[in-house]
Amino acid sequence: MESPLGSSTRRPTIEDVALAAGVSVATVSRALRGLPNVAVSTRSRVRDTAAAMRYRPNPAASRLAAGRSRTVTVVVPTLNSWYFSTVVAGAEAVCAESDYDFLVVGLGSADERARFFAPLNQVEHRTDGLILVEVRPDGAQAASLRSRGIAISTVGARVEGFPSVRVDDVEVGRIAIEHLLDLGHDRVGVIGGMPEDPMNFDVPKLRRQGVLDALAERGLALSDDLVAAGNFSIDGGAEAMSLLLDCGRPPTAVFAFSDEMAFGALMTAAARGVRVGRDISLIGVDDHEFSRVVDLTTVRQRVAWNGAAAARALISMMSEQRIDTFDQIAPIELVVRSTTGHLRSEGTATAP
Amino acid sequence: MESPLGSSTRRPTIEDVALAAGVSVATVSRALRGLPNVAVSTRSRVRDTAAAMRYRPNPAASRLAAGRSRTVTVVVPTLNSWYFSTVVAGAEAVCAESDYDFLVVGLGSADERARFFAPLNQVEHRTDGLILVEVRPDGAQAASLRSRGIAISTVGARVEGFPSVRVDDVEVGRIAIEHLLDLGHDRVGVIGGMPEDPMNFDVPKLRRQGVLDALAERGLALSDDLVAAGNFSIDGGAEAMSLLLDCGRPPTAVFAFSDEMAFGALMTAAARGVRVGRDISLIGVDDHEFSRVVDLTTVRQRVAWNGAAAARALISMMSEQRIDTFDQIAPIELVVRSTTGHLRSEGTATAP
DNA sequence: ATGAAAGCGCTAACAT
DNA sequence: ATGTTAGCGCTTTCAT
Repeated sequence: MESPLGSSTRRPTIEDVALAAGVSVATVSRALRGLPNVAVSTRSRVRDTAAAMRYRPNPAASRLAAGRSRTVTVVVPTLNSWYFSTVVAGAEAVCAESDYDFLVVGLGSADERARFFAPLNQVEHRTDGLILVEVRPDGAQAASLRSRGIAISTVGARVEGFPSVRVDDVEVGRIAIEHLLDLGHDRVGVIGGMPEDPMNFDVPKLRRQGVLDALAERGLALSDDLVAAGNFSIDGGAEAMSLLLDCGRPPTAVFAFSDEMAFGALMTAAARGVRVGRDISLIGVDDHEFSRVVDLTTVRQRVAWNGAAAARALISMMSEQRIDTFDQIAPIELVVRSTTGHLRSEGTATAP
Repeated sequence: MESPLGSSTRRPTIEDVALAAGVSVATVSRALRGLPNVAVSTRSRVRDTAAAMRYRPNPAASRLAAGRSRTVTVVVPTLNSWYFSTVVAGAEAVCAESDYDFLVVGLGSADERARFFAPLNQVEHRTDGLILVEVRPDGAQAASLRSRGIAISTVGARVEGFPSVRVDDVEVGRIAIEHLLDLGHDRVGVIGGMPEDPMNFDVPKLRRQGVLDALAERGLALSDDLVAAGNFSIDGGAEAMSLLLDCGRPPTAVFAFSDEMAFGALMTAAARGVRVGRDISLIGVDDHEFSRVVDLTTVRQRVAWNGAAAARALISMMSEQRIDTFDQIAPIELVVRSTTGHLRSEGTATAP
């Protein structure tokens, strides 16, 4: 019985190795996994014969027997985004280094919340650990995950009872606004998240809080017409910028909650002949790899580093059979480029 | 014996379901997997009890017993790139839809070719199928992979004996150059791959061939000083553009083999006050999500679609126990934006 | 249509 | 330090 996909030459099993090395399967297992209580000579002999036979343990068998999968699963809302794929890249590198298999699950664009999190029900026995990236299971989900003995760490969205790697988003908002205020701007617009957020995403709320705090400290407030939803996408940012420019008294500076939205804002500005950095200032968040291409001022976060940190936290929890619940606050940093500048004249889009 | 990571409430096994439903485990297995020879009434009863008990088959057990893993692995040179993460995103969506687990392996930046492909030796028993994205195993590797009964499909780089999804890269080069020639340019520069390519990447060769063909048809040749290596990175593109602008007679138009390199070229031009679209024309390849932001003319390929197509091909091979070896030639399309324009004056960077 | 039973290839307890 | 052995939870013949 030969599959058309390949030959039938059976791969060696642990028993073949045991036979060839003249020891028991248990000894082979111990020797190969570096467990104690194996004579050095035995260990090297086993290793050599295994290598000679090109033996590889069958992960399915070892997972079944051990009840562990040596697999990490990263769950992201979508892979079609610089932010998420960069987090994934950071996590993948760490997992590969520690010899963990790396599964990725994209939650897609399912409308219903229930369906949204359905994949989380499938993870058991597939994975020892979960990295949730801006994904917030509800209380029942979280409890269920925890009770199943799956280690979890999160990036971005905090989940009660699980460790997280995240930036101080209030501080992000504050830094951005203070930069604009320091340049003399006092009518500051904001391009934020979405009005109704299916994912319970609280980053926008926190950044907005930072905005309000920073403004309040200088006796300023944020009027409603200076806030537009940008949906964390390029197009959303473009539309939001249109709204802001069209309002009664347009802002002289704009803070977009992500670089991608800032890119959209840039497009709108270009289309209208508004010179960003002169007629209007613009600052984003992330330090997207293309921000330097358009010379965008931004609040940098080390996105890949955050993913790596979450993976490291997860792996250390798994290997030490320990639960962490603390937050790692990741570094952020203002990167000033040419899209922000001193307030020049009243109004926008007025040629000097 | 309670793990600190979770409670010990045992999850139901197939035996529990069998007991509860009053049938044998074999029947449960058949019923749940939709196999024939199960009475409709039995099937629904089994399904109901399984659902009520929140039973999920243990994948490790089923993989061990069946010898299949229902897992697809995508292998990419790196995840830190728009192109690769977009291919991955496309493939992931398809695999999730077909209920395949989705492993991703980044080959990292290992110098040695041997180490480069080492992960491919680890895939057996972990995965039923492999999607190789711009990854070319050597002859021995490929043969070994094939002999192990692992289904394979590739994106980009062809591998003899495996089906691929790729664009016609000669045509890509031709389209780009013809566009520039049609605009009146006759000194065309090229920002290409790397001088020494560890990965055996033949995309640059093919695109260059297209360039040569298109030029030859109009009686033109490509002089060496009009070719610079851009390494498929932003920085590489920036440096290459510098080289091109600094050469004796700079080109009036430049074709970058990827949008990312074109972005770097854009940076260099901006830094030197060269107005792209007027003083010099620039065209890239990909239609990167960011290209519309800088209004870059490009030869579009549907990157996510390519990843999805490769995944579909793979899954169909696996489910039908069949080997395909044909190539799917993916669509490409010229997208004209503002970075290319008619030849205006002799020389570059000369204000009108 | 259903059941009994023999593995699948490991790990881990328990012996020695 | 090493061996024996009983599972892990499924799938898959082979009976019935």
